[in-house]
Amino acid sequence: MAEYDFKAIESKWQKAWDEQGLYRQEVDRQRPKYYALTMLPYPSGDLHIGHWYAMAPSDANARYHRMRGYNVLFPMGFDAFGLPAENAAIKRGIHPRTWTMKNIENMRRQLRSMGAMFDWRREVVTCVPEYYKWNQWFFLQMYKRGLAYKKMAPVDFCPKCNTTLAREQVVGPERLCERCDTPVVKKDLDQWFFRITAYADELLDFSKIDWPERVKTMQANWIGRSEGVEFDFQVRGTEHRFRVFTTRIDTIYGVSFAVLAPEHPLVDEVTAPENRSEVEAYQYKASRQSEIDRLSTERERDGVFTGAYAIHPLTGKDIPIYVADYVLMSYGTGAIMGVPAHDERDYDFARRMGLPIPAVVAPPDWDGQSSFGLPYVEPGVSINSGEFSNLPTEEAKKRIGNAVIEKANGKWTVHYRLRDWLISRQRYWGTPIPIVYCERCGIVPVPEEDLPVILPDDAEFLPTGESPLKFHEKFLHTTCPRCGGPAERETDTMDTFVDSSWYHYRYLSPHRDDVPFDPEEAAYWLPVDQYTGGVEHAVMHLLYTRFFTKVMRDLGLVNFDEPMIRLYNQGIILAEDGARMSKSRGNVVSPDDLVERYGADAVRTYLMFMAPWDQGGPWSSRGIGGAVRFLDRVWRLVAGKPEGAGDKRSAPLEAAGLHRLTHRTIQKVTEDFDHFRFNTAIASLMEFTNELYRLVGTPVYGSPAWEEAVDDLLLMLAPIAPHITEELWHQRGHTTSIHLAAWPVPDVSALADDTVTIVVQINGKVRDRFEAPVNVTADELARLALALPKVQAVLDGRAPRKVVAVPGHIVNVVVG
RNA sequence: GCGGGCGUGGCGGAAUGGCAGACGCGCUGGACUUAGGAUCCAGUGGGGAAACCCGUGGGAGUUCAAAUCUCCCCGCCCGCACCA
Repeated sequence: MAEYDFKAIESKWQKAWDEQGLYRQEVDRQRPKYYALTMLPYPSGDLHIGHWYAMAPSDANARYHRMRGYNVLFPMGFDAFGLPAENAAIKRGIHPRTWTMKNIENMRRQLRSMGAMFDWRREVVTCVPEYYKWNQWFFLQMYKRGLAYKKMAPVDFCPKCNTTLAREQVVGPERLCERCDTPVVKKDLDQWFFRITAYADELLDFSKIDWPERVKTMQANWIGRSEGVEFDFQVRGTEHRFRVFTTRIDTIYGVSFAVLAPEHPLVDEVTAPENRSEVEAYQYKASRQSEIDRLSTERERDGVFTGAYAIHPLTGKDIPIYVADYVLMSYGTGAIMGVPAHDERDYDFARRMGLPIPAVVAPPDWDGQSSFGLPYVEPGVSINSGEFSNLPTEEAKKRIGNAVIEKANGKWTVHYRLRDWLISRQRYWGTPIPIVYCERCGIVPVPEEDLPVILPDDAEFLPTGESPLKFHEKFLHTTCPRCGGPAERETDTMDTFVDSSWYHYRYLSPHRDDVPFDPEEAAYWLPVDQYTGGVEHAVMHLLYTRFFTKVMRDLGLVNFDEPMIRLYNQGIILAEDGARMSKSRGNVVSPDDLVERYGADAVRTYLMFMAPWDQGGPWSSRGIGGAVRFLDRVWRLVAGKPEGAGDKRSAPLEAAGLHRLTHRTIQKVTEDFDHFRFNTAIASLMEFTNELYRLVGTPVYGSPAWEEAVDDLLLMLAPIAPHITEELWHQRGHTTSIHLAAWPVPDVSALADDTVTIVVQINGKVRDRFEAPVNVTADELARLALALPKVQAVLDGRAPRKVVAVPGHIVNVVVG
């Protein structure tokens, strides 16, 4: 018997599969389709073990579905635009294209070494004109429909990346850049946006997708829908009004102050002369605040009085107007009504400023006299609210809301935290935004027939913090497509999240230059059945791609609402020391080395065995030895005659017993594959292998039951370890690929044994067990259990207080 | 603070309310070997000579029976964080 030479086997079969075109994926209307998609990598240069953890189990799932009779599409590509390439260019003088393409070449090689069933003919590289042309085309379609627009706005800017960012790309209360962790700053800039807010309500509807609760919750929180009332406050003694938004209009009788955000335009207008210097000092302090680190979460809620008063719309009372930075100009109307008794923040502020705190909502079971804790923010019953007193909160909202609407120019409105998607990037290595600025015609979109607007190669990369396109005369200066006069091109490029919002459509026909994707292919393959990837994309990529699909639907390109039906988030592989892997820590595990040392099949097997897929965990350089040994045992079991093997503690199985075990294993492994429980699937296959070892040298060895068992073992292992199983499959005389074979189906009639072990408990503790025929009734089981010597000894002549018998499982005798 | 997840041997992890610790790593002893970081056999939660007792973060509860269900507490991880 030859040794298990994984190197020879893996390279042999990778080459053979390639030559046979085994993984070519074509439309076949005779078979049901299954579009399996895993997030495409950024070509950083090296495939990380984390990429393997994302892709190898995805590949096993794709292979499993293929064996189950589905026509599977499982493509791969590269998310190739982005900053690292440009930074490499600035630092080392390599052109971003050269750097990126070289990295892609290396990563393609690394990906091939995994032995995945990617159809490389469908590969997508997002930085080539044949791809980004369609980014530009989508931009133009959106522009036509008012979904892409330009506006001057205070936007987030990362000083290290030298570019603006979308709101989603600013992380945490510290407001750090998602890429580089640098604190972002606000800048007023004229920028391009996609009107994702137009789809806010639809994006909140998750009824058509089977996604993890966590992701849906994160998206829902991000969208942040809240319903309430907007109305005007009149400023006493002036014509000025300011508008506020509240979700608790039922508490309006509890207003004891109003607050304007420091940036609110009315602050200057209403501030009394004697308060001016204090207010301006506060505004200055607040404007610095965003630049100073805002680390202290428990900041005091402070503010200053403007000297002006608003008129309460229902009571007509004077309401002092304050300026305070806990009110944000960027949310709602930038002004609020202060109800300290029923809002935590207003409460803190009122306490600090010495303002009254009148209660206008009481707990539902309030007795009318005793005090209750303030602030009271739960629903309850309105009190001290004039004609609206004694109403439950919901009812009070409706009645008071309508009254305010009438008296104070109000309306019911919905506010969202979701902002429009800022797509302008002041960087070179991205898709040029297809817009020109004409002196006469203003903003003019590039005509579709002129696409793509090519990103020029001969740009100069200088660490100036400005886009090289700004200084590229030939790119910059152009003629207006409308009037033919002199014009300048837009020099901003698109956010790379635009690329990844629709790449899974481009896989269908990556080289078509007349349409973004082939409608015939689309009709068959779409939508994606199973998407897998990291949860870090929950509110960026995964929100953007849903938005894109809804736009594409409205453009008539597709006839469904959601891009991916099911989503699964794999866990994260940590370094051996339990920390995150990073080059600086020097704890990175290199898949190339592992493949060299143990083979791709062993790496795949171990990654799927080490933990539940959604959990991840620390890599173990020892643990992989277990996977290596397992494959080696399978090899010796099938390829040769293993000697003297097997646990001798009990009698080995008869043929019928082996047949039963085979089919029980098939049933268990099939169930596990259906739920991505690769770790327990592999454990079952290990147990099965161990049992087969025990049968070596017995009459069952070589019998039909044995041959069936070995074939089924290989079939079930094939999606996990595709090379070794293919080799052994052929050694066993099969002439076609194991990956074209059908997944074994459990023979239900073979699953049941004649007898079953019944556990006997006394007072809930296991004391004995016995074999009983499977169909014995509960009464009979109880009788059999009571007759056992151990049970008799404990009972010692007494009658049991109770006997619980569960057929097929257990008998519990309760005594004493 | 709010929302979600998780706490099981020395380690990774298994367990439709029904035998806790499957499977693997590691470890101990043995066989075979010139050799073993190969392979095979036996053992391996803790205590105890044994019968048996104790054990799934801690405490209470429901149940004939709880890692699993309920409540309270502790710890860790992730997300959001002045969103009116």
